[in-house]
Amino acid sequence: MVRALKYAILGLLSQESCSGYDLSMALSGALQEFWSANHSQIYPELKRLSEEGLVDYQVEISGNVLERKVYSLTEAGRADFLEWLHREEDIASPPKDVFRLRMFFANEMEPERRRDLIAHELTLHRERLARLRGKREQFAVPPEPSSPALGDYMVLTGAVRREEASCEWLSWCLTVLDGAATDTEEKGNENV
Amino acid sequence: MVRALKYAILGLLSQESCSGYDLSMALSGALQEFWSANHSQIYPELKRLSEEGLVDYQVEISGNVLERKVYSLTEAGRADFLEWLHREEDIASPPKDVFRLRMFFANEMEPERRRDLIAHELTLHRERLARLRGKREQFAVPPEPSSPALGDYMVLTGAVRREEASCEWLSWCLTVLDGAATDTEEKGNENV
DNA sequence: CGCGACATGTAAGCAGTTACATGATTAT
DNA sequence: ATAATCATGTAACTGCTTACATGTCGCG
Repeated sequence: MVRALKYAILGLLSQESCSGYDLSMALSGALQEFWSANHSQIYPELKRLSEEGLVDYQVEISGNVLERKVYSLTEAGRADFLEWLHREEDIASPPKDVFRLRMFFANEMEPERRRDLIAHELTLHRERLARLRGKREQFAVPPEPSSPALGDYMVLTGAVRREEASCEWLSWCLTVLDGAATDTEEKGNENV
Repeated sequence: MVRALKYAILGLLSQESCSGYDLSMALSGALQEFWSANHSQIYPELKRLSEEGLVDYQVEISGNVLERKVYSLTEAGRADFLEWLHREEDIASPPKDVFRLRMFFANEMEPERRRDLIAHELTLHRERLARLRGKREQFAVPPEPSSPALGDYMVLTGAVRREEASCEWLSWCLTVLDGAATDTEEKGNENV
């Protein structure tokens, strides 16, 4: 994956200097819709980036003794990030998806169980979609193309679209399996 | 990922006994839209499955000396596969996506370059979509829910939906960045 | 005083990619 | 002949997850 985490970290630091803990929160919070990482991956990566001279840090004390390393981009780090950001990369291979792998073998499932599994998956994706739509509604108006909120807004919209597509597909699966084989080009949006 | 490759292999073998090479072709061919694996991962996994008693094989000779190990499911293998197939699993975390990670930092890109990168990505996804639609059109009519073609048809439809959503999102990104901030609930399907 | 959030790290192991390594068969 | 495809394996490395390990701070 050619060190994607490295650039996720550099990118976040380019917006604001922060600690490993803060990065960990970001990568299991807002960004989590398209990139995630645990602290056990972040701390070693920060150490490495520091050794590579792409970031540096100063130790702050919260309270009396609790140490907090606040990382910031070096010039080299910012240059490296911007080079990556503007690079043209090949299209990624389609994402792996265990649920779809199982659906590939759908004909070997017991019909009732199959229906339940799909219905359950649909419920979970609808919940995720509702949560994403809620977050998206917090943007009253699209941000300026130069504002840091732009990326947030764009990827959030992408995540909503992705979940809509999942929900549509799962709804369609249910109708196909009910024998009511409907036109595949149906609108289907009432299911979302 | 709790040994997804194991079940991909068991599932394929439940449809038809075949060699590691055949599995390798399947996992870099038809199934590739939602699961993939290289031969360097498949051969060791087959060895392990054999040791676990979930598959067995017989050596066939193609031509004069070329050996070909044809694997088939054992009873234990079939039972293990069916148990997995009917298991209710948690929803997967959202798939990682490097392009979207980059778009999260879109405000730091040079506007023209940004436009080019998105337009290029859109072209690639449109190509993938066209290829998937072509494959899907080979199904004149939806397969019977008990036929082995069912899974194929279902996941192919899901892949089409996924790519449509990607194309719609990328088109939308272009219009947003052009300053012509349009309603986010627009149909947008003329872009796909 | 206890709980949840803040804060930082390491270790073991699994999954997956790229590269190394070899050789036979078939079609042009 | 030679290139593409068939066929099977191993080694080294990267990325990621789960678990181990420790301790502070602020609030109720």
